[in-house]
Amino acid sequence: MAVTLADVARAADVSTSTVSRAMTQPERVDEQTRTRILAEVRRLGYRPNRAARSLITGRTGYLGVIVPDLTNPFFPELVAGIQGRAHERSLTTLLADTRDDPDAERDLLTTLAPQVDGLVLCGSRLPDADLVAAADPVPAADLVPAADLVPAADLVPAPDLGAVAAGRVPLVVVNRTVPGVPSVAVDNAGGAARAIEHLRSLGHTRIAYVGPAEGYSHRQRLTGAQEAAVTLGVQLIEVEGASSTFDGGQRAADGVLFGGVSAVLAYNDAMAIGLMHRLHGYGVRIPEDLSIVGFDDIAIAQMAYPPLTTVRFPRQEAGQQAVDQLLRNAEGATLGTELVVRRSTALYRPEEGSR
Amino acid sequence: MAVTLADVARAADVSTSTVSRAMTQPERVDEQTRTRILAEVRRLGYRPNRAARSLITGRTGYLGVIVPDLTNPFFPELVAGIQGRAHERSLTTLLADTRDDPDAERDLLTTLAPQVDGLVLCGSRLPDADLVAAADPVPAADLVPAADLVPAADLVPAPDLGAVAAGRVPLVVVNRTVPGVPSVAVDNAGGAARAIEHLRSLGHTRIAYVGPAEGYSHRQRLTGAQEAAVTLGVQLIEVEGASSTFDGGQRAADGVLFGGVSAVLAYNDAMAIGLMHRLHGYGVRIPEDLSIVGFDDIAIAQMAYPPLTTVRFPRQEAGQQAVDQLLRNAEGATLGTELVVRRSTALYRPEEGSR
DNA sequence: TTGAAAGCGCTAACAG
DNA sequence: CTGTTAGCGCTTTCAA
Repeated sequence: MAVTLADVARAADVSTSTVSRAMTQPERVDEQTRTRILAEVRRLGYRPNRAARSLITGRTGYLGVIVPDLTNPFFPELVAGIQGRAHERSLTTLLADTRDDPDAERDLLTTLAPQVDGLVLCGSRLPDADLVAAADPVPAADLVPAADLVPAADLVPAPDLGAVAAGRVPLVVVNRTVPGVPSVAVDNAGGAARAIEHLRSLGHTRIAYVGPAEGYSHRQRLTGAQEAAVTLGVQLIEVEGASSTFDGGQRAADGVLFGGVSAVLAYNDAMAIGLMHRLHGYGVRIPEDLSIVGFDDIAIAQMAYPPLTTVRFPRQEAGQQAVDQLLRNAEGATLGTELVVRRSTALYRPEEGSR
Repeated sequence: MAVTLADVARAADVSTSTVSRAMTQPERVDEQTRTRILAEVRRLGYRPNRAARSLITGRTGYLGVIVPDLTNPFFPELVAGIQGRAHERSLTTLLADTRDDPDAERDLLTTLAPQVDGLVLCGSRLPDADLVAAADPVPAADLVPAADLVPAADLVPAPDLGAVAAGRVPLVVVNRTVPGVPSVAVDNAGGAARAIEHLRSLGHTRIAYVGPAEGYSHRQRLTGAQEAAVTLGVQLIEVEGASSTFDGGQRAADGVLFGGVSAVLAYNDAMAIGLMHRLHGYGVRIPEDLSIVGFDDIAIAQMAYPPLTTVRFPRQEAGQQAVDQLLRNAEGATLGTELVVRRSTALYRPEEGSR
């Protein structure tokens, strides 16, 4: 069997309570005693039993993360940000994938909630009401300071993410706003606006926005693009591509050509690349004949041919923010986006107007 | 507080043991009693407390998964396979990312081991000895049958993955062979051989293999390519690209051109695409001037321009196999690979020999 | 500053 | 088939 508190207590010739205190509240134990205990802990290779600890503290040390589809390259980087920060805070991440199924998401939400101290929801497909119902409305509590005295992460108790009402859990949603639920917001509208401005600067005055039929960030990006278009005197043509994927982008190609535009802003990089792909097949040269801008800056963007100009979505930072918010370490500021110019947009062409 | 076993027992007017049995060993409870109990379970929304259950059974219901880098598109699909199967088996997956750091991997191995019932190691960077030391050498136990009687996954206890000696855990490694440790093998050599055969069929007789400096599957793929080359009378030129990434592939471009070959087999798709990218820049036309074959068939392969011919690595299946093996549901067969022909290889050209 | 005792929620003998 | 009893390993009063 594994080494238990009792084993350490026996070896250090103290009671189990003292060992327990030495681990979790070092300042409440005489320094000499503590040193002796920690020496034994190390010698015996003692690791606290999480289950036993949870049973009594009510905390698990786990942070749940729910994503719609891990194979969508947008999410792994977000997860990396979450995982990194969680690890720093002695939390172990529990990752679940809903396969884009809202029912599965609802299921996971209720399954995971009791097993974790906090939950990060990425790209949730659930209606606001479900999220509000799941979120703990009474978050509180301080962050437990990183205990430098004890080496292994597991020896440190997990930070207190707040009291949890039955079936509810501290929750944070990423890239979405739900009244009453903490969230990490990202400036989608601003990013889209900057993309339109960029295209306008290059001389484009008739631009297509290729997006999916619906979706939270789609609406934000579209709105941002529309407002910029109005301000700059650009004609914005909406083209719908069914799904926000490579495939969806491919299917939008005909609509784009029909629209008679000289440039395109796509809802995301996947659509942009699908579009480029199909247009290649049509003999359209990019960026000579048509400029394309994507959104997100997933890894593929720079590997595309030609490399894709895009708006960087700060995924890693968003993940970190999410954890910080759960730990009440950060206010819910809006993260900025940034235009990354690559070769999929043409050089400056003086007012040629629409074609 | 949450609903406990005692609450259900009180409501159904039975003892807690009976409720416990109704959940975990339905056949040992009178059908009427059981029905009544399950009705109360549902009515009250009872969910077993995992920590309490773990404490006594010694099982956690968690399956650990360790990957080197989740942002590498190779892994998410593998994880999806694992997660899917694990979920079917009432196991919750605990995913950890080592960031390609062997020390972090060793750390995670020891941190995770006591919290999980089994561990899947993907693309491990650790020496055999570490893996053997961590693996439980005395695996056993039957699979708990999927209990159809109880709806929610969490109500079913996790399957027994075998007795665990101190600090050891049932372990399976994916795409690697370690003596004494269960593993999921994939036919890397065969895939590489088939790629060479394909290129030979198209008329290529001088072919480059572009790989990283080292690595388990690299060696297997290289060996497979070499053997096929000898058999078919093909000259195989090895070109080293430093790392097995897009970048590594780019850096190998000069070497490939210098080698005077008419075709290339890359260690993986990322390198293949990096190589294509750089060659595009050099004005080399693909596949007219040079045919390229990748390996793995990550999603980007078909989005590349031109779409990349590649060898499909059955990631999803490998993930499922891994879980099946942990559950002693499957023998360690070798999974096959498969050539996927796309436009990055040229049409048949009669023996033009090397250039 | 330390120890004794209680108990978190559950399962597993063991009787009945 | 069901209830009683004990205790998993830990933290936390409460006293000393």
